[in-house]
Amino acid sequence: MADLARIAGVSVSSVSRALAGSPLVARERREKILELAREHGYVMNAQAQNLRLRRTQTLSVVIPLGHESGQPLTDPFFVELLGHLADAITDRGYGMFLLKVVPPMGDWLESLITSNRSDGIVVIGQSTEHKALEAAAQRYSPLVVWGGQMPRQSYCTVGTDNKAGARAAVEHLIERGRRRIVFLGDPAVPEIKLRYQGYLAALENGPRGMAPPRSVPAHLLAESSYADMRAFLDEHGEFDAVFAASDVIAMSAIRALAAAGLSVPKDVAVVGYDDIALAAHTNPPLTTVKQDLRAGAQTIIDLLFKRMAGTTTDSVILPTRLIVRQSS
Amino acid sequence: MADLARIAGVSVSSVSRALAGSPLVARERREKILELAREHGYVMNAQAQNLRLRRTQTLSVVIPLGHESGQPLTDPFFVELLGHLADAITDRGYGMFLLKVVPPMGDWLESLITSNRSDGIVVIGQSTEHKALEAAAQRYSPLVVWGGQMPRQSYCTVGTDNKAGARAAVEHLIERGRRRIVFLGDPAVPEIKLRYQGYLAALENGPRGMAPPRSVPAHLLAESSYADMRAFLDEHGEFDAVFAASDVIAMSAIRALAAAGLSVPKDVAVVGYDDIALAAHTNPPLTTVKQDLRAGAQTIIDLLFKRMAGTTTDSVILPTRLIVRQSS
DNA sequence: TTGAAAGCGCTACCAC
DNA sequence: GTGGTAGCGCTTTCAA
Repeated sequence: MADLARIAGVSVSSVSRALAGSPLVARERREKILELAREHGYVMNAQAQNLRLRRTQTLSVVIPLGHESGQPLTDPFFVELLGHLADAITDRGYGMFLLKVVPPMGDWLESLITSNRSDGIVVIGQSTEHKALEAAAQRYSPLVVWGGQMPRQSYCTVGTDNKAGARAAVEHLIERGRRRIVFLGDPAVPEIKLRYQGYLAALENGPRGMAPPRSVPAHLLAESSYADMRAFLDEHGEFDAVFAASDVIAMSAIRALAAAGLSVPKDVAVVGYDDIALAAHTNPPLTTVKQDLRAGAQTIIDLLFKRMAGTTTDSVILPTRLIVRQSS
Repeated sequence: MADLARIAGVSVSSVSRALAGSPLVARERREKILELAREHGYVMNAQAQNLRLRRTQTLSVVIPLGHESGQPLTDPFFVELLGHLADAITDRGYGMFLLKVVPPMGDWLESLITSNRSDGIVVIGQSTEHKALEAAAQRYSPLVVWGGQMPRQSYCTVGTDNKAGARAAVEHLIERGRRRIVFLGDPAVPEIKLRYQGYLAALENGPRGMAPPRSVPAHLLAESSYADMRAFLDEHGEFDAVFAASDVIAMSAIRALAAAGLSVPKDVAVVGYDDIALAAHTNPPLTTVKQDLRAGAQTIIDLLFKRMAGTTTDSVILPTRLIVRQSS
């Protein structure tokens, strides 16, 4: 920039102002400077600019994997959300700082906040970190988490209506004549817990003759949920439908059922949750509860920007939609 | 830091040195400063430090999506690689700056380089951007791309042996008695092109009675590859095996076959490529060519650091392994 | 309108 | 060993 000033024969102040589009610098001069900058391929050092402006122009996106012992980011659902977040963030001219945190979970949130690497933080999924989030939210405002809304939580969440979505899915199964419906998922994760509640609500309001609720605490990982399902099949054969807490779990269930010689949906109907891209392309195509991740990501980033500007925001619950395919 | 110096009653220079663990400052004094820093919850402003040190301590990871018209990051394969990259990068104390670039592709690489946001760049998949990479590599060294090795390319790639992997997969099909094998994939993408060559090589060296090569230019997207497959099925019924250029394509193929009343593997055997986490959990479980992404990510980052240090590095081709499951 | 100069928070050179 | 001081590349008073 000093070079540019020398070339243009003006002060650095003027160059800085011109580049910022300030009306303080004469039109003619500004255009000349802009022209020169382009010509010489000058691009601003964002780092220095940000230091001076006391900002980073970067948002952190953290994925806590406390509920999964496996290392890799396995759930396509998270990935899709990630992609949309990347879009929403870059659309605003910000950078995205991606961070994965796996057990043993230390004070990851605290250190991320104090490290000052970003102007705001979005956490994807509460995982097992409800307390950490609760603590951090007390003194750090620009934080939005994707997940289920917990009673009396003090941090801001965006998520779909897990309970209603789950309920609709189970009601659909009941409507199709299913009476012995099993829930697959681990309620230790807040979102899953809410889906379980929706499942219970649907059963309670179902017709007479409904079998009592039964659940298998399947993990979100494909491998383990398959094993969980197989074990369940061996022990209790009596059910005609499965509501899985995620599409990945549902897909594992379908496979476990097939391995046990059961046909989907004839013997057992299966419904998932998420509507990941692959859901339409499994065999058979999966009935599932769609979450609009594009809207979700947009909402997260909108709220985060509001919070960065000092506004306080309430949590948002987005609607879901049941997508009926051949698995039910 | 100035505050800390005042509190400790020393100069900022000493604080800086103490925090950096410099042996220039007396042991006792250093420990006192460290103690004070901890006590007061002081954390360094990485931004200022990096500005001074003329570095960013950040690596860019770019995913060009030129070959996919759809917006979201659909392929679980990329995501898994992403997760491993995030590990490898954070292990080195660097940050990961994630960038998705979609059509229309401008001079994304050029502007990323000149923007000075990172100390090095990794590009995931060549997509349709071979020329852009070629051009950038001329004058920007800390660049490593995951993908297929092209003849006479001047940029550094890391990838698996696509040709050998594909060949092994097709030879496996031949061994299983299949003679009319179709290739599914779009050779416009370098990696896929190499897999196609492996397919051809296997056919050429196959026993007499092999049907001539046939291919469907299926896209990497699940939706379109399903449509591509359906269209193909309608037109030419005569084949007994499919080698798909990716697991996602293979899964779509399985579904298309099922929809056409064909059984996998009885009527048609299917083999994929990648061994994504879901591959073991499809119905039926997918035979596929495994790429070790953990090793891949490690290698990418190793090479990138070497290049950042000024070393020139050759491209690396990693071995693959055929995983035989029930789909073949 | 313009330019000089004072920092943003840190490191490293210099002299003591 | 230690402490001044001059920047890293930019923005923004403040005076002219």
